[in-house]
Amino acid sequence: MATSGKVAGTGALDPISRALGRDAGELLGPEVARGWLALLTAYGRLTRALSGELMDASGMSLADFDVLAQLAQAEEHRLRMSDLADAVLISKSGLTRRIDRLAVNGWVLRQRCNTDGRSYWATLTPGGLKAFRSVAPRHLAAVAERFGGAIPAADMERLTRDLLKIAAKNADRTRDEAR
Amino acid sequence: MATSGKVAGTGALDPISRALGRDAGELLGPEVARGWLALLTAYGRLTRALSGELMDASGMSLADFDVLAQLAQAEEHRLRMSDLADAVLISKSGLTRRIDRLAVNGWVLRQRCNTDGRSYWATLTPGGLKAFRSVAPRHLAAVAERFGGAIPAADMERLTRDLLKIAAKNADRTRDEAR
DNA sequence: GGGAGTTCGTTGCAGGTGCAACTATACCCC
DNA sequence: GGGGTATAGTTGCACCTGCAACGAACTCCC
Repeated sequence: MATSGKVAGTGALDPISRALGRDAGELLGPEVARGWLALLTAYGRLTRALSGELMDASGMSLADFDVLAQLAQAEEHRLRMSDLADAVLISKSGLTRRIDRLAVNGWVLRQRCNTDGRSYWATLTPGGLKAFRSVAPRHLAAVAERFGGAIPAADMERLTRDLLKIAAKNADRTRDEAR
Repeated sequence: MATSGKVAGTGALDPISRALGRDAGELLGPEVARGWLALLTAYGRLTRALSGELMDASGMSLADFDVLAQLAQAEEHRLRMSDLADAVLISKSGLTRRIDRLAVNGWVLRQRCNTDGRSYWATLTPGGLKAFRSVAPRHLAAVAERFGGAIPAADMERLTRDLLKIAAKNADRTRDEAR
Protein backbone atom coordinates (compact mmCIF):
# COMPACT_ATOMS: atom_id res chain seq x y z
CA MET A 1 0.00 0.00 0.00
CA ALA A 2 2.03 2.84 -1.32
CA THR A 3 0.41 5.59 0.67
CA SER A 4 -3.33 5.53 0.92
CA GLY A 5 -5.50 2.83 -0.60
CA LYS A 6 -4.97 -0.86 -0.42
CA VAL A 7 -3.07 -2.26 -3.34
CA ALA A 8 -4.41 -5.78 -3.64
CA GLY A 9 -1.74 -7.73 -1.89
CA THR A 10 1.56 -7.04 -3.56
CA GLY A 11 3.51 -4.14 -2.19
CA ALA A 12 5.25 -3.61 -5.54
CA LEU A 13 5.42 -0.23 -7.16
CA ASP A 14 3.00 0.14 -10.02
CA PRO A 15 4.71 -1.88 -12.77
CA ILE A 16 3.22 0.14 -15.57
CA SER A 17 4.76 3.28 -14.21
CA ARG A 18 8.08 1.53 -13.87
CA ALA A 19 7.87 0.35 -17.46
CA LEU A 20 6.91 3.79 -18.68
CA GLY A 21 9.61 5.52 -16.72
CA ARG A 22 7.10 7.90 -15.26
CA ASP A 23 3.91 7.96 -13.27
CA ALA A 24 1.13 6.29 -15.21
CA GLY A 25 -1.51 7.29 -12.72
CA GLU A 26 -2.67 10.17 -14.83
CA LEU A 27 -3.14 7.86 -17.81
CA LEU A 28 -4.56 4.71 -16.32
CA GLY A 29 -5.26 4.26 -12.68
CA PRO A 30 -4.24 0.93 -11.18
CA GLU A 31 -7.87 -0.01 -10.58
CA VAL A 32 -8.68 0.42 -14.23
CA ALA A 33 -5.53 -1.42 -15.26
CA ARG A 34 -6.45 -4.38 -13.10
CA GLY A 35 -9.99 -4.34 -14.43
CA TRP A 36 -8.77 -4.28 -18.00
CA LEU A 37 -6.43 -7.17 -17.40
CA ALA A 38 -9.22 -9.07 -15.68
CA LEU A 39 -11.48 -8.57 -18.68
CA LEU A 40 -8.85 -9.82 -21.10
CA THR A 41 -8.12 -12.85 -18.96
CA ALA A 42 -11.72 -13.76 -18.25
CA TYR A 43 -12.73 -13.45 -21.87
CA GLY A 44 -9.72 -15.35 -23.15
CA ARG A 45 -10.07 -18.29 -20.82
CA LEU A 46 -13.81 -18.50 -21.14
CA THR A 47 -13.90 -18.50 -24.91
CA ARG A 48 -10.96 -20.86 -25.15
CA ALA A 49 -12.62 -23.39 -22.88
CA LEU A 50 -16.05 -23.11 -24.48
CA SER A 51 -14.68 -23.17 -27.98
CA GLY A 52 -12.67 -26.30 -27.30
CA GLU A 53 -15.57 -28.13 -25.74
CA LEU A 54 -17.92 -27.18 -28.53
CA MET A 55 -15.43 -28.20 -31.19
CA ASP A 56 -14.75 -31.53 -29.53
CA ALA A 57 -18.43 -32.27 -29.11
CA SER A 58 -19.69 -31.20 -32.51
CA GLY A 59 -16.91 -30.02 -34.81
CA MET A 60 -18.59 -26.63 -34.73
CA SER A 61 -16.73 -23.41 -33.96
CA LEU A 62 -18.06 -20.85 -31.53
CA ALA A 63 -18.65 -18.55 -34.47
CA ASP A 64 -20.61 -21.24 -36.31
CA PHE A 65 -22.77 -21.72 -33.25
CA ASP A 66 -23.47 -18.01 -33.06
CA VAL A 67 -24.61 -17.93 -36.64
CA LEU A 68 -26.88 -20.94 -36.23
CA ALA A 69 -28.27 -19.51 -33.01
CA GLN A 70 -29.09 -16.20 -34.66
CA LEU A 71 -30.83 -17.93 -37.52
CA ALA A 72 -32.67 -20.33 -35.23
CA GLN A 73 -34.09 -17.37 -33.36
CA ALA A 74 -34.93 -15.35 -36.44
CA GLU A 75 -38.27 -14.96 -38.13
CA GLU A 76 -38.63 -17.81 -40.64
CA HIS A 77 -35.14 -18.94 -39.67
CA ARG A 78 -33.48 -16.52 -42.02
CA LEU A 79 -31.63 -13.19 -41.98
CA ARG A 80 -30.10 -10.96 -44.59
CA MET A 81 -26.34 -11.32 -44.82
CA SER A 82 -25.63 -7.81 -43.59
CA ASP A 83 -27.96 -8.06 -40.63
CA LEU A 84 -26.48 -11.40 -39.72
CA ALA A 85 -22.94 -10.03 -39.93
CA ASP A 86 -23.90 -7.22 -37.57
CA ALA A 87 -25.55 -9.64 -35.20
CA VAL A 88 -22.54 -11.91 -34.87
CA LEU A 89 -19.99 -9.09 -34.95
CA ILE A 90 -17.93 -10.20 -37.91
CA SER A 91 -17.16 -8.48 -41.19
CA LYS A 92 -19.23 -8.99 -44.30
CA SER A 93 -16.44 -10.85 -46.00
CA GLY A 94 -15.97 -13.04 -42.97
CA LEU A 95 -19.64 -13.89 -43.04
CA THR A 96 -19.56 -14.70 -46.74
CA ARG A 97 -17.01 -17.39 -46.11
CA ARG A 98 -18.59 -18.61 -42.92
CA ILE A 99 -21.86 -19.13 -44.74
CA ASP A 100 -19.93 -20.90 -47.50
CA ARG A 101 -18.67 -23.40 -44.99
CA LEU A 102 -22.04 -23.84 -43.31
CA ALA A 103 -23.62 -24.32 -46.72
CA VAL A 104 -21.22 -27.13 -47.50
CA ASN A 105 -22.49 -28.89 -44.38
CA GLY A 106 -26.02 -28.40 -45.62
CA TRP A 107 -26.93 -26.37 -42.55
CA VAL A 108 -27.56 -23.06 -44.27
CA LEU A 109 -28.43 -21.99 -47.79
CA ARG A 110 -28.58 -18.72 -49.66
CA GLN A 111 -31.84 -17.48 -51.07
CA ARG A 112 -32.15 -14.49 -53.26
CA CYS A 113 -34.14 -11.78 -51.51
CA ASN A 114 -37.31 -11.10 -53.45
CA THR A 115 -37.64 -7.46 -52.47
CA ASP A 116 -34.01 -6.39 -52.95
CA GLY A 117 -31.97 -7.89 -55.75
CA ARG A 118 -28.71 -7.10 -54.01
CA SER A 119 -29.52 -9.06 -50.89
CA TYR A 120 -29.50 -12.70 -49.98
CA TRP A 121 -31.15 -14.46 -47.11
CA ALA A 122 -29.02 -16.84 -45.16
CA THR A 123 -31.59 -19.49 -44.36
CA LEU A 124 -31.31 -22.27 -41.83
CA THR A 125 -32.16 -25.66 -43.33
CA PRO A 126 -34.10 -28.27 -41.37
CA GLY A 127 -30.83 -30.14 -41.01
CA GLY A 128 -29.18 -27.01 -39.67
CA LEU A 129 -31.91 -26.51 -37.14
CA LYS A 130 -31.57 -30.11 -36.10
CA ALA A 131 -27.82 -29.75 -35.71
CA PHE A 132 -28.27 -26.60 -33.67
CA ARG A 133 -30.83 -28.22 -31.40
CA SER A 134 -28.64 -31.23 -30.84
CA VAL A 135 -25.61 -29.13 -29.91
CA ALA A 136 -27.18 -26.24 -28.05
CA PRO A 137 -28.13 -27.94 -24.78
CA ARG A 138 -24.62 -29.06 -24.08
CA HIS A 139 -23.11 -25.75 -25.08
CA LEU A 140 -25.62 -23.64 -23.18
CA ALA A 141 -25.09 -25.78 -20.13
CA ALA A 142 -21.35 -25.15 -20.44
CA VAL A 143 -21.94 -21.40 -20.64
CA ALA A 144 -24.20 -21.62 -17.63
CA GLU A 145 -21.53 -23.42 -15.68
CA ARG A 146 -18.40 -21.59 -16.75
CA PHE A 147 -19.85 -18.11 -16.91
CA GLY A 148 -23.01 -18.15 -14.85
CA GLY A 149 -21.59 -20.52 -12.29
CA ALA A 150 -18.73 -18.17 -11.46
CA ILE A 151 -21.00 -15.34 -10.37
CA PRO A 152 -23.66 -15.43 -7.69
CA ALA A 153 -27.02 -15.09 -9.39
CA ALA A 154 -27.71 -11.95 -7.42
CA ASP A 155 -24.65 -10.24 -8.91
CA MET A 156 -25.25 -11.22 -12.50
CA GLU A 157 -27.65 -8.43 -13.30
CA ARG A 158 -25.20 -5.84 -12.05
CA LEU A 159 -22.35 -7.36 -14.04
CA THR A 160 -24.51 -7.35 -17.14
CA ARG A 161 -25.34 -3.70 -16.62
CA ASP A 162 -21.67 -2.79 -16.34
CA LEU A 163 -20.78 -4.72 -19.47
CA LEU A 164 -23.59 -3.13 -21.40
CA LYS A 165 -22.34 0.29 -20.33
CA ILE A 166 -18.98 -0.57 -21.81
CA ALA A 167 -20.60 -1.85 -24.97
CA ALA A 168 -22.72 1.28 -25.28
CA LYS A 169 -19.78 3.60 -24.77
CA ASN A 170 -17.95 1.91 -27.64
CA ALA A 171 -20.79 1.60 -30.05
CA ASP A 172 -19.05 3.61 -32.75
CA ARG A 173 -17.50 1.99 -35.74
CA THR A 174 -18.67 -1.46 -36.72
CA ARG A 175 -16.47 -3.72 -38.77
CA ASP A 176 -16.32 -2.70 -42.44
CA GLU A 177 -17.32 0.86 -41.66
CA ALA A 178 -13.68 1.71 -41.11
CA ARG A 179 -14.02 5.43 -40.78
CA MET B 1 -37.87 -16.49 -13.81
CA ALA B 2 -40.74 -16.55 -16.16
CA THR B 3 -43.46 -15.80 -13.69
CA SER B 4 -42.19 -13.59 -10.91
CA GLY B 5 -39.18 -11.45 -11.71
CA LYS B 6 -39.01 -8.59 -14.15
CA VAL B 7 -37.99 -9.53 -17.64
CA ALA B 8 -35.93 -6.56 -18.70
CA GLY B 9 -38.26 -4.66 -20.94
CA THR B 10 -39.26 -6.85 -23.83
CA GLY B 11 -42.29 -8.95 -23.26
CA ALA B 12 -41.17 -11.46 -25.88
CA LEU B 13 -40.98 -15.12 -25.07
CA ASP B 14 -37.46 -16.27 -24.44
CA PRO B 15 -36.02 -16.50 -27.98
CA ILE B 16 -33.56 -19.20 -27.07
CA SER B 17 -36.34 -21.45 -25.91
CA ARG B 18 -38.26 -20.75 -29.10
CA ALA B 19 -35.21 -21.66 -31.16
CA LEU B 20 -34.61 -24.80 -29.18
CA GLY B 21 -38.21 -25.87 -29.35
CA ARG B 22 -38.29 -26.34 -25.62
CA ASP B 23 -37.74 -24.46 -22.41
CA ALA B 24 -34.11 -23.40 -22.12
CA GLY B 25 -34.55 -22.20 -18.57
CA GLU B 26 -33.04 -25.32 -17.14
CA LEU B 27 -29.94 -24.87 -19.31
CA LEU B 28 -29.27 -21.18 -19.30
CA GLY B 29 -31.34 -18.70 -17.41
CA PRO B 30 -32.20 -15.49 -19.23
CA GLU B 31 -30.07 -13.45 -16.82
CA VAL B 32 -27.02 -15.52 -17.64
CA ALA B 33 -27.80 -15.42 -21.35
CA ARG B 34 -27.99 -11.64 -21.27
CA GLY B 35 -24.79 -11.42 -19.30
CA TRP B 36 -22.98 -13.68 -21.72
CA LEU B 37 -24.15 -11.65 -24.69
CA ALA B 38 -23.12 -8.47 -22.90
CA LEU B 39 -19.64 -9.86 -22.33
CA LEU B 40 -19.24 -10.83 -25.97
CA THR B 41 -20.45 -7.45 -27.14
CA ALA B 42 -18.44 -5.38 -24.70
CA TYR B 43 -15.25 -7.26 -25.41
CA GLY B 44 -15.74 -7.21 -29.16
CA ARG B 45 -16.44 -3.51 -29.41
CA LEU B 46 -13.77 -2.52 -26.96
CA THR B 47 -10.96 -4.48 -28.57
CA ARG B 48 -12.02 -3.49 -32.05
CA ALA B 49 -11.97 0.19 -31.17
CA LEU B 50 -8.70 0.03 -29.24
CA SER B 51 -7.01 -2.12 -31.82
CA GLY B 52 -7.94 0.23 -34.63
CA GLU B 53 -6.74 3.30 -32.78
CA LEU B 54 -3.48 1.67 -31.82
CA MET B 55 -2.85 0.43 -35.34
CA ASP B 56 -3.60 3.82 -36.85
CA ALA B 57 -1.37 5.61 -34.37
CA SER B 58 1.60 3.27 -34.39
CA GLY B 59 1.20 0.37 -36.80
CA MET B 60 1.31 -1.89 -33.79
CA SER B 61 -1.29 -4.56 -33.11
CA LEU B 62 -2.91 -4.99 -29.73
CA ALA B 63 -1.03 -8.26 -29.37
CA ASP B 64 2.27 -6.54 -30.15
CA PHE B 65 1.56 -3.97 -27.50
CA ASP B 66 0.82 -6.66 -24.95
CA VAL B 67 4.13 -8.34 -25.65
CA LEU B 68 6.09 -5.11 -25.38
CA ALA B 69 4.24 -4.17 -22.21
CA GLN B 70 5.04 -7.49 -20.59
CA LEU B 71 8.69 -7.16 -21.47
CA ALA B 72 8.85 -3.53 -20.39
CA GLN B 73 7.57 -4.55 -16.99
CA ALA B 74 9.79 -7.58 -16.65
CA GLU B 75 13.00 -7.91 -14.74
CA GLU B 76 15.84 -6.87 -17.07
CA HIS B 77 13.22 -6.37 -19.79
CA ARG B 78 13.22 -10.02 -20.73
CA LEU B 79 11.11 -13.15 -20.31
CA ARG B 80 11.43 -16.74 -21.40
CA MET B 81 9.34 -17.55 -24.44
CA SER B 82 7.02 -19.89 -22.57
CA ASP B 83 6.40 -17.49 -19.74
CA LEU B 84 5.73 -14.73 -22.18
CA ALA B 85 3.28 -16.88 -24.13
CA ASP B 86 1.40 -17.62 -20.93
CA ALA B 87 1.37 -13.97 -19.98
CA VAL B 88 -0.13 -12.78 -23.24
CA LEU B 89 -2.43 -15.76 -23.65
CA ILE B 90 -1.28 -17.02 -27.01
CA SER B 91 0.14 -20.34 -28.08
CA LYS B 92 3.85 -21.03 -28.17
CA SER B 93 3.84 -21.19 -31.94
CA GLY B 94 1.95 -17.94 -32.12
CA LEU B 95 4.53 -16.32 -29.92
CA THR B 96 7.40 -17.66 -32.01
CA ARG B 97 6.08 -15.83 -35.02
CA ARG B 98 5.08 -12.73 -33.14
CA ILE B 99 8.60 -12.42 -31.81
CA ASP B 100 9.88 -12.98 -35.35
CA ARG B 101 7.94 -9.97 -36.47
CA LEU B 102 8.96 -7.82 -33.53
CA ALA B 103 12.57 -8.84 -34.09
CA VAL B 104 12.40 -7.61 -37.69
CA ASN B 105 11.44 -4.20 -36.31
CA GLY B 106 14.42 -4.34 -34.01
CA TRP B 107 12.20 -4.10 -30.95
CA VAL B 108 12.94 -7.51 -29.48
CA LEU B 109 15.75 -10.01 -29.80
CA ARG B 110 16.29 -13.60 -28.76
CA GLN B 111 19.02 -14.48 -26.31
CA ARG B 112 19.98 -17.98 -25.46
CA CYS B 113 19.21 -18.70 -21.83
CA ASN B 114 22.43 -19.47 -20.01
CA THR B 115 20.88 -21.74 -17.39
CA ASP B 116 18.67 -23.83 -19.69
CA GLY B 117 19.85 -24.68 -23.17
CA ARG B 118 16.32 -25.24 -24.41
CA SER B 119 15.11 -21.79 -23.51
CA TYR B 120 15.42 -18.39 -25.07
CA TRP B 121 14.81 -15.02 -23.57
CA ALA B 122 12.77 -12.58 -25.55
CA THR B 123 14.56 -9.35 -24.71
CA LEU B 124 13.31 -5.85 -25.27
CA THR B 125 15.85 -3.70 -27.08
CA PRO B 126 16.40 -0.04 -26.20
CA GLY B 127 14.59 0.81 -29.41
CA GLY B 128 11.72 -1.46 -28.41
CA LEU B 129 11.46 0.23 -25.04
CA LYS B 130 11.46 3.59 -26.73
CA ALA B 131 8.72 2.51 -29.12
CA PHE B 132 6.66 1.19 -26.24
CA ARG B 133 7.06 4.38 -24.25
CA SER B 134 6.09 6.53 -27.16
CA VAL B 135 2.95 4.54 -27.85
CA ALA B 136 1.81 3.60 -24.38
CA PRO B 137 0.50 6.96 -23.14
CA ARG B 138 -1.94 7.31 -25.97
CA HIS B 139 -3.06 3.73 -25.77
CA LEU B 140 -3.42 3.68 -22.00
CA ALA B 141 -5.40 6.89 -22.18
CA ALA B 142 -7.70 5.22 -24.69
CA VAL B 143 -8.18 2.24 -22.36
CA ALA B 144 -8.87 4.61 -19.51
CA GLU B 145 -11.51 6.38 -21.54
CA ARG B 146 -13.21 3.50 -23.32
CA PHE B 147 -13.09 1.01 -20.49
CA GLY B 148 -12.56 2.97 -17.30
CA GLY B 149 -14.71 5.83 -18.46
CA ALA B 150 -17.73 3.62 -18.90
CA ILE B 151 -17.80 2.50 -15.29
CA PRO B 152 -18.05 4.69 -12.21
CA ALA B 153 -14.78 4.42 -10.33
CA ALA B 154 -16.62 3.11 -7.29
CA ASP B 155 -17.92 0.13 -9.28
CA MET B 156 -14.68 -0.80 -10.96
CA GLU B 157 -13.31 -2.86 -8.12
CA ARG B 158 -16.46 -4.93 -7.97
CA LEU B 159 -16.42 -5.51 -11.71
CA THR B 160 -12.82 -6.58 -11.52
CA ARG B 161 -13.63 -9.04 -8.78
CA ASP B 162 -16.40 -10.61 -10.83
CA LEU B 163 -14.20 -10.91 -13.88
CA LEU B 164 -11.43 -12.47 -11.85
CA LYS B 165 -13.89 -15.01 -10.49
CA ILE B 166 -14.75 -15.98 -14.05
CA ALA B 167 -11.08 -16.19 -14.95
CA ALA B 168 -10.34 -18.31 -11.90
CA LYS B 169 -13.18 -20.70 -12.60
CA ASN B 170 -11.82 -21.32 -16.08
CA ALA B 171 -8.17 -21.60 -15.25
CA ASP B 172 -7.87 -25.11 -16.63
CA ARG B 173 -6.28 -25.84 -19.93
CA THR B 174 -3.94 -23.22 -21.33
CA ARG B 175 -3.23 -23.08 -25.01
CA ASP B 176 -0.96 -25.90 -26.19
CA GLU B 177 -1.82 -28.06 -23.21
CA ALA B 178 -4.76 -29.48 -25.05
CA ARG B 179 -5.38 -32.26 -22.58
C1' DG C 1 -35.04 7.87 -68.27
C1' DG C 2 -30.53 8.30 -67.06
C1' DG C 3 -26.50 9.62 -64.37
C1' DA C 4 -24.39 10.20 -59.42
C1' DG C 5 -24.06 8.22 -55.29
C1' DT C 6 -25.07 4.37 -52.08
C1' DT C 7 -25.60 -0.28 -50.44
C1' DC C 8 -25.15 -5.50 -50.77
C1' DG C 9 -22.42 -9.29 -51.18
C1' DT C 10 -18.10 -11.52 -53.11
C1' DT C 11 -13.21 -12.03 -54.08
C1' DG C 12 -7.89 -11.19 -53.95
C1' DC C 13 -4.72 -10.62 -50.73
C1' DA C 14 -1.92 -10.38 -46.69
C1' DG C 15 -1.57 -11.58 -42.50
C1' DG C 16 -2.64 -13.99 -37.84
C1' DT C 17 -3.73 -18.37 -35.24
C1' DG C 18 -3.59 -23.07 -33.18
C1' DC C 19 -2.47 -27.96 -33.48
C1' DA C 20 0.52 -31.69 -34.40
C1' DA C 21 4.93 -33.20 -35.46
C1' DC C 22 9.71 -32.41 -34.86
C1' DT C 23 14.54 -31.31 -32.86
C1' DA C 24 17.29 -30.27 -29.09
C1' DT C 25 18.07 -30.09 -24.42
C1' DA C 26 17.24 -31.26 -19.56
C1' DC C 27 15.85 -34.34 -15.90
C1' DC C 28 15.29 -38.80 -13.50
C1' DC C 29 16.67 -43.02 -11.94
C1' DC C 30 18.58 -47.48 -12.46
C1' DG D 1 26.60 -42.79 -17.45
C1' DG D 2 23.02 -44.17 -20.35
C1' DG D 3 18.13 -44.98 -21.53
C1' DG D 4 13.35 -43.29 -20.95
C1' DT D 5 10.56 -39.37 -20.25
C1' DA D 6 9.45 -34.46 -20.07
C1' DT D 7 9.98 -29.72 -21.59
C1' DA D 8 11.35 -25.46 -24.81
C1' DG D 9 10.94 -23.67 -28.96
C1' DT D 10 10.26 -24.02 -34.15
C1' DT D 11 8.00 -25.38 -38.41
C1' DG D 12 4.34 -27.39 -41.75
C1' DC D 13 -0.21 -27.09 -42.35
C1' DA D 14 -4.90 -25.76 -42.56
C1' DC D 15 -7.92 -22.43 -41.44
C1' DC D 16 -9.94 -17.89 -40.17
C1' DT D 17 -9.96 -12.89 -40.45
C1' DG D 18 -10.33 -8.05 -42.16
C1' DC D 19 -9.43 -4.58 -45.66
C1' DA D 20 -9.70 -2.85 -50.22
C1' DA D 21 -11.40 -3.32 -54.66
C1' DC D 22 -15.03 -4.82 -57.35
C1' DG D 23 -19.70 -5.74 -59.96
C1' DA D 24 -24.49 -5.62 -59.44
C1' DA D 25 -28.59 -3.58 -57.88
C1' DC D 26 -31.16 0.18 -55.71
C1' DT D 27 -32.30 5.32 -54.87
C1' DC D 28 -32.59 9.93 -55.70
C1' DC D 29 -33.21 13.72 -58.42
C1' DC D 30 -32.82 16.40 -62.55
